[in-house]
Amino acid sequence: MAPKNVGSSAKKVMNKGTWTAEEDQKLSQYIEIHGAKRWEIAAATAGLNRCGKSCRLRWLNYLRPNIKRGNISDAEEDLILRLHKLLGNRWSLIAGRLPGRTDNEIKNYWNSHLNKKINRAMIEKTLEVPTAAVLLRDRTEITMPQKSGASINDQVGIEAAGGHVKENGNTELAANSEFTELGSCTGLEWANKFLELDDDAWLF
DNA sequence: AACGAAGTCAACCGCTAATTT
DNA sequence: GAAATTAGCGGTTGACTTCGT
Repeated sequence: MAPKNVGSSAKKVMNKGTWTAEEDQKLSQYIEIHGAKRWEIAAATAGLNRCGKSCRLRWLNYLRPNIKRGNISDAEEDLILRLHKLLGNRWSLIAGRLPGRTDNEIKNYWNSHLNKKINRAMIEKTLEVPTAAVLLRDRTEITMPQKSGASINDQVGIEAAGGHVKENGNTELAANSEFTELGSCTGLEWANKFLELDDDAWLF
């Protein structure tokens, strides 16, 4: 679908909506040369009639290298469930532990797949049917939504679990706990260690 | 085949945090 | 230190697709 133009005649009209292949190419070429920064300037210089925010999102979610799309594996799903239990709706932190996955994708996956799964499990529990779904519920209790951007609050849940937020946005599980060594791990390596600890640690 | 409902997901919006001037 | 700018985050929207009748 071609992007639609919006805005008043007095202001510069920006494209909105789905990106075209041509726009993708322009943005990719610009970033290849200048790097992924100064998005407003990038949008203007690359000849994109888009706002900087839109360019940033497009790059992060679709154009940057090593993006995985679709087919979230069982292991990844399990990890998302566990991380969500730990972190709540901290999609970027959760995504940081799933190589190639974006916060937007995980958020969408949660809202469309996992939320439903959990709700079903909750309903089954109220009917007192002891099934695997109930076990799933037990491992993925609903957490309170959290407001974005509150740096102090952001850290509370993590620090309560013995960790702190790193500069790069990843959650490092900290010293004085079983999680010390996990902070330096990435992706499935981290996940595997996390899952090993999970069963007999503090998540239940 | 036609239609509406439900599901999916890309993209936008509003906000705060971080950085720069 | 204050103001302006930029980056990043999570919630929400809306277009499109799939499913059920």
